[in-house]
Amino acid sequence: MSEKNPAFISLAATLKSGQVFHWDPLPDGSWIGLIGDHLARVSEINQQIVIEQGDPEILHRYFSLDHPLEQIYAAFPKDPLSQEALTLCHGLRILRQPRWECLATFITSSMKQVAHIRSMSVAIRNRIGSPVPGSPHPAYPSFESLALSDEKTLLECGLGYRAANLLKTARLLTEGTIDLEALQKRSTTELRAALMTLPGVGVKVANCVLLFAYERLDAVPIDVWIHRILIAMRNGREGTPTQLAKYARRRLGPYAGYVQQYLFHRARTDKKNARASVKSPA
DNA sequence: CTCCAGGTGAGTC
DNA sequence: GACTCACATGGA
Repeated sequence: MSEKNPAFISLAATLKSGQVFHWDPLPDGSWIGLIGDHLARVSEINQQIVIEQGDPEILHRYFSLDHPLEQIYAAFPKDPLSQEALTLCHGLRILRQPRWECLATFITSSMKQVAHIRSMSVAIRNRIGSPVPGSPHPAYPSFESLALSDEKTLLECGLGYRAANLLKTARLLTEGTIDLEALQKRSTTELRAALMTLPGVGVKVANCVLLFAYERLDAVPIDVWIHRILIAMRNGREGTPTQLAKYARRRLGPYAGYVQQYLFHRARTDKKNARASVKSPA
């Protein structure tokens, strides 16, 4: 269906799949957002991206138009659930996000719904971000400027107990304890371990950052949704975190992170997450 | 009102 | 390593 269009993409699936929280849909169907402080507006025709505003090179890289989706799809597991996710999320691409922004937003993600993560992020940007002409919201603050903020401000952005972690991490990065850019050269195992030394970064958040900001397409974040899906794939057989991580790597294949994202998006959107209550109706 | 959300970290075995 | 708990907030 896309032999002549290897760079096909679904902007909606890509931007609403819970990997990024910084894009706004416009009435004309296009999307406006920031990559760092670079303003961009994109739309889609025949599964092809149309750049209305922004640097083509930056956007090409950000939207990972070079990812071999056909090859990735060929490596998808053949079970009905994975194949259904593939059909429903066709064209979803894993982005190459700016490191700090990705790390920061996922530090705030713990025990929060996607909509909440977005509102916290928007609050932070409105409160201490740098305005960008033409952008609906200011750019996400750098770790240097966030480090100059305080816990009270972040609490007012709705972060709750996550405020202290985000602030501490921003200050550690400002002190140069960890260089997010230099880490790109390290192995996935070393990179994950380095990220996990930061406050608020456990194995799940680390895997999100590996997948969404470091091009580690085999990294599999296991949250409550993916956990449930993995258990279902094992026919209800529970397992320890280590066992499930190992199972996911083996079962989901070389592009396990991609498969994971399709399964996640499908689970959250398909059937509108029909929460079939066992209790009697009201 | 109750339940749940893209978890983490500390304590304990 | 695995298990248990507390941790803030807001939408359904």
